[in-house]
Amino acid sequence: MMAEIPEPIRKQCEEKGGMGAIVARLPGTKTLKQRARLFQALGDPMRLKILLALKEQPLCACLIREILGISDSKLSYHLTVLKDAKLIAGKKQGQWIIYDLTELGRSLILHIDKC
Amino acid sequence: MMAEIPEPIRKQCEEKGGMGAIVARLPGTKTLKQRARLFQALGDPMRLKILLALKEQPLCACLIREILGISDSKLSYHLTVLKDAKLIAGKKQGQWIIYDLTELGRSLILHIDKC
DNA sequence: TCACCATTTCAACTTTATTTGAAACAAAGT
DNA sequence: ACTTTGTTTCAAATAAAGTTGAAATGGTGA
Repeated sequence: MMAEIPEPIRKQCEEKGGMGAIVARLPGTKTLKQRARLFQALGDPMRLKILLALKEQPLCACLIREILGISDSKLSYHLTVLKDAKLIAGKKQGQWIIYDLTELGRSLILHIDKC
Repeated sequence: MMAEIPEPIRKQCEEKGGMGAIVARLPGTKTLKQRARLFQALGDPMRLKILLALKEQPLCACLIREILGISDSKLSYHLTVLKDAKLIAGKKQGQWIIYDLTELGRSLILHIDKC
């Protein structure tokens, strides 16, 4: 019978304190879920397009809708996802709500352009 | 009757060549979909955990399964998503397939830790 | 008060992603 | 040939995300 795992991997693993130590270094469930949620928010073409448009300048919902060419309710849904992920924030100005990238949103969207 | 969009936004928009110019600067559907798919692949706690584990060292599927405590077929599914997104790659070594981050995977996973 | 405007909410629906367990594969050893 | 081992594939089931159009909200001005 052979060893259950390849020798070089096992060795490298032990140098790092064993598998237990590697597992211990990984973030907990809560952190992982939180980060996954952030990437999930980025994982939609329309939402990326919204973020890229906002990179150019702050925009009211009505203009974003024009740019994307989608329905009000659809836009609202995607804006909510982005708001919940704290990638954008809106503030009321007169009769409109002007959306803009948050710090987080801006720093992520700048990285994206590099890929 | 009032203007359809807020004045300061309209003005800023025109300085950039108008809405048409902003729209023209946005990536096409294909690019957006492609990038969205990448983030979607990152948008799952288990897959993030796999990537973080691989950041420590290359691992065979069996060890990743141990670390995550999930079934073979479930692991295989998530590995496929990550492979398709070109975040990881596996190569056969003896009777095992050893997975490791790709360049893309590594550079993204390093950014993640900064957020 | 009434109508209007920009935006959000809702419930029903469609689509896509994830999970499950069983079966299939391919390589290696007996 | 027969098993075992590590991994993948499949189809069926479940769950989650996204879409739709109609109705609701909340603010503004007539």
